[in-house]
Amino acid sequence: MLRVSRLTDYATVVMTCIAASPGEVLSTAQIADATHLELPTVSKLLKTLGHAGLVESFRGVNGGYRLARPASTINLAEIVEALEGPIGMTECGVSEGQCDRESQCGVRGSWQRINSVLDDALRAVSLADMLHPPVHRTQVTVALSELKGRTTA
Amino acid sequence: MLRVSRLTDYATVVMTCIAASPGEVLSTAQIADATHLELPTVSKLLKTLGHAGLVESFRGVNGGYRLARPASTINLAEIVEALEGPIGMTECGVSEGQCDRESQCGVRGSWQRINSVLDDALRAVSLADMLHPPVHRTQVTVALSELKGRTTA
DNA sequence: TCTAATCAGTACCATTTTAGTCCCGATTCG
DNA sequence: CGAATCGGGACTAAAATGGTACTGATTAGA
Repeated sequence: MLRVSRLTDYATVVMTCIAASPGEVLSTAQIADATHLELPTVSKLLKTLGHAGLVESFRGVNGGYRLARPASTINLAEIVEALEGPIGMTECGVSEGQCDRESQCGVRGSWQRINSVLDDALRAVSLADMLHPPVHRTQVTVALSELKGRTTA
Repeated sequence: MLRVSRLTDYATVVMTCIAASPGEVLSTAQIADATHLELPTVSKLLKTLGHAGLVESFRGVNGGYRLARPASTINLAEIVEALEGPIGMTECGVSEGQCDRESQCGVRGSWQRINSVLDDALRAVSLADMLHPPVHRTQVTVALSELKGRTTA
């Protein structure tokens, strides 16, 4: 239904979790525990995020991961791209085998415009924003206030 | 890779094709021919689009389909929703079983903002726009500036 | 130097989703 | 009546997705 894959969704959660402890090195197990995701899944995600240069890894005892850059300089688009490759909502921007009518070119142009809006939107949200939601929306504010107590971890 | 399904992509092509002959009733075969898509596939798409009230069908000899409304009043969001259900990029807006930490609520809020921008963008593009691609990006820039307003707030 | 903790890489499997096809019934026109 | 055409659903094949397992490399510390 026009959505990112579940792994991408998880990746944003994992990244936000790491961002919540700036500078600290967290083990995969710690992150899996905190996010309630399966350990192998988290491990896989972190490898991918590592390849993309979004997190730094440390091997050996007391090893783990931390952000490669400050949270404010990492945005949603980078996370999505790390997991799913280049952002684009239709194939037709890439392969165009079946185009023959002028009408379809209009279609392609429109999708490209949509893609561009989406890309800008993803790029406009940083990890830091995800940690401190700058929102006025009702549902979100409710959810936030009900959890306010533990924020000082 | 963060994209709509191929069928949804096809649906926009089919709709644009129909919109190119306003008022005329086109048979599935004609549409399949014009769009270079397989006839059964087009048939399936048109059934779905019919359920969504986007096209009108006529049975019997010389039957076929035409738009249920003027092209300028049908937008991309409606076509996407007809094929894929409600627009939303993550599941977590709907089911929220695994939320326990404040960080994840920030994640959810951010995704909801992205969803909203995307939805606005899709809604801003009409079938008529797809037929006559407007070169200036007015609607889109509106959607964007709206997002920026929210994030910096 | 040995051991345990931890990440790295790869390959594999199960499930779900997606796409495409087909069939048969209903409707309409001539 | 019969041909053209849509309507609904079932079915299958293929692909993506998510999850798991296994083996190897690296490091800290006893």
